[in-house]
Amino acid sequence: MRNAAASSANDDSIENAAGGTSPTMKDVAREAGVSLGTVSNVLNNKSTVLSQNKEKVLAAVRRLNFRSNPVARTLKTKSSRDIGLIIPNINNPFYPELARGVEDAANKAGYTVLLCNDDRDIKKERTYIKSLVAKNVCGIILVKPQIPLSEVDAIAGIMAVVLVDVGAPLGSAYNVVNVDDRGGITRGLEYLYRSGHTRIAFVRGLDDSLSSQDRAAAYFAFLRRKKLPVRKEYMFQGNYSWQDGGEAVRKLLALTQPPTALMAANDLMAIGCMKEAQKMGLRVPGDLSVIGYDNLDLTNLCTPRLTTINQPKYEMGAKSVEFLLDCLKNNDCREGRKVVLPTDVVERESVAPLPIP
Amino acid sequence: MRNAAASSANDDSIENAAGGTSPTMKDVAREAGVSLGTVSNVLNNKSTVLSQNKEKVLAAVRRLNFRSNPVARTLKTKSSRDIGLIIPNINNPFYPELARGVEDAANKAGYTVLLCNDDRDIKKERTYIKSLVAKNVCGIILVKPQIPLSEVDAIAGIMAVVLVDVGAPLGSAYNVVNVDDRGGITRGLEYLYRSGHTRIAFVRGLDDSLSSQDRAAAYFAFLRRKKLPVRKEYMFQGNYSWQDGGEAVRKLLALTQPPTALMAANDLMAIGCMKEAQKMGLRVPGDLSVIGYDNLDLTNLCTPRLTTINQPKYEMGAKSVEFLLDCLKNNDCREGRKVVLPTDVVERESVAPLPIP
DNA sequence: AAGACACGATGAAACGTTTCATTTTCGTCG
DNA sequence: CGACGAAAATGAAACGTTTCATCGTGTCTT
Repeated sequence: MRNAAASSANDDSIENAAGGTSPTMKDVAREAGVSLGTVSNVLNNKSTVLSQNKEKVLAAVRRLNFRSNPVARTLKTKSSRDIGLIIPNINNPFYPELARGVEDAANKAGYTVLLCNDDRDIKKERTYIKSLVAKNVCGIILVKPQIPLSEVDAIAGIMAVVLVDVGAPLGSAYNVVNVDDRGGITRGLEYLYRSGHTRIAFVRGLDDSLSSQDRAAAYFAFLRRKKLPVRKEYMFQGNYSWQDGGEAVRKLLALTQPPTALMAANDLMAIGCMKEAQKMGLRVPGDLSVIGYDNLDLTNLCTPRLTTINQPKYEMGAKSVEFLLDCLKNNDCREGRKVVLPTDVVERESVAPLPIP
Repeated sequence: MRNAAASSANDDSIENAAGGTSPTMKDVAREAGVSLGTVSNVLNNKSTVLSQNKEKVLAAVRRLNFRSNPVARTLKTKSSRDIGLIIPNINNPFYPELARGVEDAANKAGYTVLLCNDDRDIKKERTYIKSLVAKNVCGIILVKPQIPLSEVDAIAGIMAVVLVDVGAPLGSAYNVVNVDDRGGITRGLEYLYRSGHTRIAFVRGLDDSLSSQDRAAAYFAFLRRKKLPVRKEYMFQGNYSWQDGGEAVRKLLALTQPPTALMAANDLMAIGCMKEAQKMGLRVPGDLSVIGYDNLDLTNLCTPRLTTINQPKYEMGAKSVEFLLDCLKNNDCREGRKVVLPTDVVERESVAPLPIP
């Protein structure tokens, strides 16, 4: 049988199992021979407490193995140490790494992450937000938000909000973590161009977000800059699935003047393109160069390994938490922290120089 | 400008933005002209309240747009509507789908998920558990637990716990969701055998979990059953990464009698095997058949598409929540709910019949 | 008609913190 | 030596629920 002394000596084990109820600050106060308020002051590092009393309290805390009750603190202060993370879908291979960035940063600072998948459904998003607000989370990280800015304003009025991966630059009052999307697309196209390609197709994504439109715009801007002909048949719209990549390639290769290279708006479609081209008997990159976007882990696993544009997914998550905690510390959630994280080409095996004809 | 009526009529928008403080049950009681206790009874569906009063309360709730404060309820009842999910790493492509299964089931029942990655680090796991207990979560789903059963017992003494993907069958007091690992390995090997292969290698994982040992045991049992020679050089141990799959193939193909087929303990290593074999000039599956384990999404994206053993990842998550909520409803967390979910072969393109020599 | 009884409503107490208006203590100065 | 003020400690109130012992009302019995 474990006695109290042995039990309280082991700092690691899970205490107060069956039966025993946890000690409260009141117990600590009695044990230390001071008042409740003093215990609170010690635990929250208020300077107004005599070092001799501080010792007594800390000793009592250790002796009783006291752990402060976060629920009670939240009820009183109206702010928990939880962070709400709303993402489209953890099952989309883009998001686990971002989520991990959030988790690591949050955990290091003593915060916990509430995970919410909204499936890009505005109704689901609203429901989650209301629930998070009711739970008194200390802030919300909203990735690819669906709700209008007016509603973001409403939330920002009562708690810290960080927007992540919103397409457009936003007004100065919002905290936002963005990625240099336009630059990423441009660098990818430049990379193909430098390899000698001029007939470059672009497999864009759905028209459902500003960043998608931005990527398409970057493609046209690139063509104009290079004085390349704009052929609308070189632009294909897919739904971000690898199946749609396959369809794109079927259409593109049926043209009388098919492209010699293509860029896709995400890795999944790029891989679909490669697989379909290979199925049609073409060599990648020999007959068709392909460049993706996102730099998912699986780009190392397809054949050939996919050259792609890296998005700093982990850093996006970590930076969001940094902004959030900064809001809380300085108590100004409207200062409008902003960052645009860089993107860059990851050279692998799916792009080859255009052979001189 | 929005007036109060319009505002409270819109059930969807995010209310009580800046300034305004949320109404409490006391406000509802006053508005409805009943006592606080009656409001509580109505909100919790206690039968002892007159339907006429119930109406009055519900009307007041609507009028004030009252939302109950979960933090206060948790403080009083010592049980939140949050579920702690502890997994090794959301970045491992196995877990997002499981996590999604948890989230969907939890969300449907009105619960929220706290996401914790323990990196299979027992210290991190303990810290998370203590934090979740302190937060008064209503239960913990522990995937691939590192802590010993004695500690699981300690937690189970104070709250609902469901263990997921523990290798061995456990005593009757634990709630556990398992997968038919042994059967999956066996079915995969049988599949290769039926295709004519007898020289079958097995790329196992680390010795760090019971399920890993179980998979290796299933391989040997299979050989014995088929009266195939047991060659220890046909068993390679990797760390679940695709790089280790590559190394396995290099070793295996250097043997004087190389295998004609291999099974890997996860998809990542299987794909590494395929890629390395291809790099060495072999055709997959023509010269080497490969079968994986897990059925990750990316098995559709490699070339050839990987034949593999499906694990019902989403269902594992969903089932865990089902068990957890059942524990809460019946208030018996020690009844020992158990399930072993089925595994099955997913035929794709990486296995070919052995040509008659 | 009076007592017993069932059914609902009531509101104070409790959950474990933080906060803040008071009180106590103690050193300093006139 | 007494008074003053700063520093520190105190403990009641509050946060928003749930719970439960108590009370009021109306019905039924005899």
